[in-house]
Order: sequence, then structure tokens, then C-alpha cells
Amino acid sequence: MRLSKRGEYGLRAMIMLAEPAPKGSFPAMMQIKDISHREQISSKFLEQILLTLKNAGLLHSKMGVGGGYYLAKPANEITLGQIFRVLDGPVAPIKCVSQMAYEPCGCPDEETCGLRLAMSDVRNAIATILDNTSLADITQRQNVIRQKLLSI
Amino acid sequence: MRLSKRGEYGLRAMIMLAEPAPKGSFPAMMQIKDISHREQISSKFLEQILLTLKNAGLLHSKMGVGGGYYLAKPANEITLGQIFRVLDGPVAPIKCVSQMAYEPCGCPDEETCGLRLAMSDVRNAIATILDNTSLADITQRQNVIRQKLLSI
DNA sequence: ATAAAGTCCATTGTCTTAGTAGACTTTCAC
DNA sequence: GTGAAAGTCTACTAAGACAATGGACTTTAT
Repeated sequence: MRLSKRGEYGLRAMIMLAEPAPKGSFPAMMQIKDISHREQISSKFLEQILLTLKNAGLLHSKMGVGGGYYLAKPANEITLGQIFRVLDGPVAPIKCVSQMAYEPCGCPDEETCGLRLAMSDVRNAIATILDNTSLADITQRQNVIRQKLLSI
Repeated sequence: MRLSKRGEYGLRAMIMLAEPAPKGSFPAMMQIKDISHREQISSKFLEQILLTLKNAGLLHSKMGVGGGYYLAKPANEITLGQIFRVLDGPVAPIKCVSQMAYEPCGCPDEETCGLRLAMSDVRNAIATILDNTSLADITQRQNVIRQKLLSI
């Protein structure tokens, strides 16, 4: 049940972009090389990922000197599920329980297939978390923990 | 978030072996070719899978004429999580939240990494389902649905 | 002795993943 | 209007995982 590197890097980048900008400079814009440097990722690989995210409508970009990437929508309107699906495809562990890419799995009777029942539960559990967690939720959780650590 | 074919076939086979034997013939023993035929799987591939499951202590086998495979334990003591981990490895989507194969993921601060927080939730959700669903639970659910369909 | 079953190990073809390379386009500062 | 800084686009590749396949060997019942 693995998150790919594409998915991981993409999610990390989106979370970075969702972090409130230093001094009222909105929308928070960052360049590929900023992100790739801070996360220690190949910038060429990250480039592809951000482009994919842009083409999916989750990021906007500005070309030329002083350009960069920024979120296409407020951080509370972008969910981890959206990002995940763009980069890693369907959430479902098996196609016959996928909402976005259903395909029969070949079991004699889908309706009474025990594996399908269980995998359907798994799919729903994953989707519930990813689709109900926004980038804003993530940055907020991060901040809460940081505050707690500071106050020790 | 994909279940591999190994995992899928292995789970299907285990569920078949957990189904109550026709006429009091316990332990329910089946041969590779029975299972591979009923599930339309390559018998050579299934052979490897069942052998892996046997070496992991989830199946027992009997060699020679009239031999076959049967569950090493009662169906209510074998969980989907055990089978899954043997065939597909850790449940966690990212190594830094894995219980059975932890590795640092390289984020600057693991404790406040937002991605890690979210993926930890996902891991727990998946593990909770897989580790609390036994083969007996599956066959029972199947039977309940079959009964319902019959009574229409 | 023979046939039926599991065991074990090596190999193979295909696909996916993660990354690399390089040419091209847009924008800004000067 | 030129040059540097940024994103865009397409193609390619190396390594590994995945899904088998093949064949020789061992055990057991009859």
C-alpha cells in the first residue's frame, strides 16, 4: 500500500505552498528550485510533478523572472485526496471497488465476494481521510504541534 | 494504493480455504489446481503464493497423493492483515509511519511533518480494518449476503 | 513402482518508477 | 531589444518490481 515518490514529493510541495507566506506576501509563491532544495529532491523530477499538478488545476504558475508556483485555490479547498489522485491514481486497493476507475475484478460473483467487501471498507477508510483533510488542516496541525513543542 | 496480484490471489485462496468444508471433512483441504481452476489463476503462480503463506505459518500442507493445503489455524484466528503483510509487505503508505518496517523518510523534522501525520492516520485506518477482520468474518459476511439474495 | 501431489530454484518478459536531458517559451530588468 | 531567470514540453533511460513460467526434485498413497 505504497505512496509513490511522485505522490510524496507532490504532497510535500503542496503543503509547503500552503504554509502562510512570511510577510503578507500572498499568494505564497515558490520556485521549483526553492522547493527542491528545501526538500532535497531532484528539481527536474519535481518540475514534472508540479506541472502535472498545474495541468490538473491545483496549482497556478507565473513564468519568467520572479515567477514560480502558487496554489490555485485557498488551502482549505484543496484536499489530500485531490492531490493523491492526480499523482498516484485511484485510492482503491483493487479496481472492482474503485469509484474513479471501476473495472470488474473477475470474481465469479462480485456481489458476494468477500475480498471485495473487505477492500471496499479499506477504500472507504482511506478516501474518508484523504478527502476530508485539506492542506489548511495539515498546516494547522503542524502549527499546533510546533506551538506545543515551543511551550515545553 | 494497490493490492498486488500476489496479495489478491493469496487472499482469495485463503478465503476459499476458510469456507466450511462440504460435509464435515475438516480441516478443509484443497489442492493448488482446485483453487487455481476455480479462481482462474496460473497454478504455478499460485503455487509460489501458497508456499510463501505456508512458510509464514498461515497454511499447512500434505504432500503426496490426496494431499493439499489447509489453514494452519482456525479461520477466526487468521486476519487479513497477517496475509496481506506476508504477501505485500508493510501496510503503511510511507516508511516513516510503518510499524513493521520503520525508516526515516528524510523530512527535516519528523515530529512536525504534516505529511507524516496524515499518512499515519491512513496507516492506522487500513491496519485497523485488516487486523480486525478474520477469515471467519469474511466467510460469515459472504454467507449473510447469500442468504439475503436467496430470500428475495 | 507409479502416479499424484507439494517443494524449490532459476529465469524471463513486461511494466512501473524515478529520474535525466535538452530544446523551447515567457517575462522582467536593464 | 537583449539576456537572464523562470516555467513548459517531450523524449529517453536505468533499475527494479511484478507476474508469471519451466523444470527438476521430494514425499506419499496405492
